[in-house]
Amino acid sequence: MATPRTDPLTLDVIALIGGVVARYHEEYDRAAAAHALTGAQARVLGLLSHEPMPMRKVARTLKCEPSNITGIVDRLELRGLVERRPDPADRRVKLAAPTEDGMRTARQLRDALDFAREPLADLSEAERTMLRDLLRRMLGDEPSGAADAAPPSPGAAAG
Amino acid sequence: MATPRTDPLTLDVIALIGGVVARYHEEYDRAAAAHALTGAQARVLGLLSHEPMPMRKVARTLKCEPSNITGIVDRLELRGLVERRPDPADRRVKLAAPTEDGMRTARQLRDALDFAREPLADLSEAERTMLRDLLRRMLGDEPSGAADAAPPSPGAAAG
DNA sequence: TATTGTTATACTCTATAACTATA
DNA sequence: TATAGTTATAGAGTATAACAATA
Repeated sequence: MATPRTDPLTLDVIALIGGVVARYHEEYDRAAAAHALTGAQARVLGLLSHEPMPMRKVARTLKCEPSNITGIVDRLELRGLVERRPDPADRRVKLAAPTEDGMRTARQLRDALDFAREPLADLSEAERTMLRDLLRRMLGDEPSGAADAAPPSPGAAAG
Repeated sequence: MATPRTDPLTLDVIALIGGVVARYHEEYDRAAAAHALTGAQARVLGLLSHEPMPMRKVARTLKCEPSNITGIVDRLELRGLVERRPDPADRRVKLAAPTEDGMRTARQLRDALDFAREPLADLSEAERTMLRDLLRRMLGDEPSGAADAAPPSPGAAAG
């Protein structure tokens, strides 16, 4: 909390992580823009491409209010990338699912999105293993699967 | 470009980097919200706390249109965190500079912001050095200083 | 003529609150 | 009564285009 005086090495690493975050967003936004999608839209589409899910769950996963998802899915639906299906088990629920076109777009997004692939190619397998283990420890051994949920919502904290 | 089939280890690392990006934003937004600032406002304030600069340069650094900066600085100015000063050398230019209160806030933000400090504390010095060097190579030995510029603008790519 | 900052406009994202249809 | 999704509303960020002041 109070800044216990951090050593230069740690500050270096922190600055580098800032660089990684910046690079991640550049690539992500570039990929989304190439399909005329906003970041939020690309995020939702990518999430649904793994597995169709109720609107509510999309909101929970992306850590935003359910009302936002309505609009984002509306726009994706207008583009023909996503559709709303009834849930046979609960008539209140609408399952958001990518169309074929949406799946194709999601795949292209994902390909363009693993921005780290090329830089990582410069590292040996031993180095990549080290990097993986160090990152794991840094994140506290969180379970994987954060790949899509990654770029959360910055524009938040309004009002 | 075309997805040359990436090995599982690299995919692991990519997923972990996604986790890092997510964590970075969580911390950043939490810190900003604690001061009732949006991400964009915190970003501009942090940038100016290093060095006052023309509105134009803020936009260039944050990679957004100059017209956006007008509004963000407006809101920061209303809060008394930033002020606009004339540039003696060029009367067209307005230098955005943090007030004392703004500097104090920026400092608190920065302290709360190096989110990686605590997780990194679990790593030995040798491990931190390795991590630093690996990240440097990943980023292509970019110059440092990306700490503040880091979380760029996701909400972009609109209209 | 070019540049700086601003204004006007329109779109997206965000949260909050109220509404509906189900459960 | 509680839950899922929607609608309405308002604030913030973003880009584009046009403008005044200055270079």
